[in-house]
Amino acid sequence: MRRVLPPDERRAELLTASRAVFAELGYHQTGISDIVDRVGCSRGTFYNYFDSKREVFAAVLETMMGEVTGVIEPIDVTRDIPSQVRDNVERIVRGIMAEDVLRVLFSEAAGIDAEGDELLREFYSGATERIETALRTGQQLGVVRDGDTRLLAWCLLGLLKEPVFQARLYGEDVAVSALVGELLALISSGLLRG
Amino acid sequence: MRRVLPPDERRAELLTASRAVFAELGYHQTGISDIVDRVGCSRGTFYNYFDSKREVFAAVLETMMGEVTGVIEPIDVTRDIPSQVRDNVERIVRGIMAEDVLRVLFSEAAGIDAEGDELLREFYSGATERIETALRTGQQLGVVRDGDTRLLAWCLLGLLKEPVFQARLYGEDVAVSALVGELLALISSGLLRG
Amino acid sequence: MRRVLPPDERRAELLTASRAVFAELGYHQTGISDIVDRVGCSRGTFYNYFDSKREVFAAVLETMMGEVTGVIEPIDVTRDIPSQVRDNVERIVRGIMAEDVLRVLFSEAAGIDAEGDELLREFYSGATERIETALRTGQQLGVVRDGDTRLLAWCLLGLLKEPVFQARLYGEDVAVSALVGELLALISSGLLRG
Amino acid sequence: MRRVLPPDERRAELLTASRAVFAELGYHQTGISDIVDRVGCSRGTFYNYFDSKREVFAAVLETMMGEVTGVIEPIDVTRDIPSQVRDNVERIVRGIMAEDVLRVLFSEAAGIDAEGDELLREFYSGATERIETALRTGQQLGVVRDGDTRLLAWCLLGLLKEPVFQARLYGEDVAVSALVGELLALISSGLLRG
DNA sequence: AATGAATGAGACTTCATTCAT
DNA sequence: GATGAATGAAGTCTCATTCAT
Repeated sequence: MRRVLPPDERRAELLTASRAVFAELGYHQTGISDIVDRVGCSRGTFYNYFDSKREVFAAVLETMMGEVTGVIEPIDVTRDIPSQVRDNVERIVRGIMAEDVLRVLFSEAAGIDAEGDELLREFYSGATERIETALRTGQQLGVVRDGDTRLLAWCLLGLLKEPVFQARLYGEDVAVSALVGELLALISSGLLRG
Repeated sequence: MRRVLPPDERRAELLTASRAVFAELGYHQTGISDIVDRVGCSRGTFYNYFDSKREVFAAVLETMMGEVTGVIEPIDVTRDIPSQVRDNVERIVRGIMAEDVLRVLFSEAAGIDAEGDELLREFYSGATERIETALRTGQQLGVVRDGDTRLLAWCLLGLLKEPVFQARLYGEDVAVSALVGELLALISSGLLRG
Repeated sequence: MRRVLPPDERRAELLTASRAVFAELGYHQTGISDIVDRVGCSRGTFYNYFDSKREVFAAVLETMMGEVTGVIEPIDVTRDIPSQVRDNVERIVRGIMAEDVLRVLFSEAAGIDAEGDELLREFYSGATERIETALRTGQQLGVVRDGDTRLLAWCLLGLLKEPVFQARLYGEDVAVSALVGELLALISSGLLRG
Repeated sequence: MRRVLPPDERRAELLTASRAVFAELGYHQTGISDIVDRVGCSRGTFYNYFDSKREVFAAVLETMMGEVTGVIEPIDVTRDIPSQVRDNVERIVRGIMAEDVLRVLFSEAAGIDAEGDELLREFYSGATERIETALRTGQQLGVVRDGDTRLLAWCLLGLLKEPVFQARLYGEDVAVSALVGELLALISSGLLRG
């Protein structure tokens, strides 16, 4: 009944379970019970490793953040740039589509409470900055047209988030390659003809 | 102490207060108390007009939905199309920026509960269909390039939602005209140069 | 919309409606709304005629009490007594079976509140006394065997109430003549053979 | 302040307290507060053990049902039957008289709500069937006269319930032996003389 | 005499968190 | 380090009753 584990393993176990449960039920519908039941430990144990429900959610997001940004490869200016952009977009889309719990982040992480919003700000600040850096580099290389990089970064974020969000809402899967195609077309030449 | 009002006025009063409170605190942080305290009536009165917290949220969204879509003007093909598109985009952006509670819808309405998600689905189905219709018309007119209208509609939604969401997150205001400019540029010719 | 009635008529109308609704839904499930909706008047009007839900229930019971006891015919000792007993039993059974709201009285009137219990006590005191009087008369006539008339009165009450209660519980109707037969057999010679 | 108990004990404690409170106040007048105050634990603790007020009432009834039916001894046909019947009747009467909360069941359990009525139906179905079985056996042994066993079972139920109910109503105690005497006399030879 | 909007106490219930073991 | 019973604040919602009109 009592299962003693080295702290690191127990923590990892709880983190994994939390990620799965948050992904399945969403933040608000998830109870601590759902997490500890999945792990097979007690409520008390959970609180030995995390201070609160929000904290474990934060921890889940943090581990994810690393995984998502890890798939991005820096552009090598000596090689064909468009194909590298395409590859990056595809990797990112695949990455966030695969990460079910991101959908939760994208759709209901806001408004949990004041500290939760702070967490969210940090998350998005990081993401936005990365995108802005990439955009500025592109502008310097003459690949990206001029414009307010912050607004553009938000727009790009929206392009990536919304399909994920909508797909979750309807419980559908999205054809990644089709989506990547549309995104690239949008980025490269917009929506209008001619 | 007791303030008697015609039902329509009381309902409107409650609706307005609800909208304001939801906008300020978000859905989950809002309690019925916050709403009735603002109106200056009793809990019971609230429940004479709405069956539940979710229902009043739904009602708020419904009134908003009308206001937002109301600003869209149908395109007149005998006149200059790009400028009409620009005007519509600007009106929409202004509309949703002005509507604080939309930020709540955009950021935390998901995951309330099963019926709440159904409500959300209806909301987004409606919006997506409208956009798709517009896109298909544009395609027939030769103004919009080919592509999966559903995916494109989602992308457009994302372009509109994300800046609103981000602005709320940081408690900032966005320069509408700058944003409209970037959006139009994105739509008309993408992000990449040449 | 506004329907002005002489007080007596309005009161009678409310009383009739209350009786019907209590009979259908039971005391606890009945709301003032159910009563006034049936009458087609406002809540306020109801409270012009009755002080409370319990009071209208009391009034309903009172009118009923009269109707039920009214069917009992005094025994005429110069005529055949058993057949008069049979006739009375049959009339009583028919009377209480017909009076749907009696089932409510029999099954859930207790425990409403302190005053409600007082009301119930009065109701049953009256009934018990009537039965005891009849029993004592019977004993003096040598028709009824000796015994504690109070306990016997309760037993008779139980014999009358329980079938009504059970029938309501299962939503069934009872064959009155069969029931009367069994009751008379029980009264006249008990349950055991020989 | 915090009192930790093994679940079985806590549950038993809550059950005992519930039984006492229901017996004292009746179902409708009883609040969860009354129960937990008596136990000296928190509302939350109550809900760790029972899902609802109705459920704890059901649990109380269930434990009681067992106690009451447990006192009945099967008739041994090789021994004197009437005295065994007398003993059983006496044990049953004593059993239900001792069980204060049965008075609540007998007087106000109906009409709580749809599920409550279902519970009641099950309770009475069980009781009625037991009695019917006993009656049929008696008929086969030639001890009980012919008759509709269901109606007779209801009559017997009524004979047992009503004195209990009346005693509660007046806050009186009943002389059990006198009652048993009257019941047996009624059963064996009815109410009428000769 | 009639209306019906307003009231508010109090009911039941949930669940993140604590802490004695 | 682990347990899980206990907590209690906070939430939503009901409905008999009141009273301004």
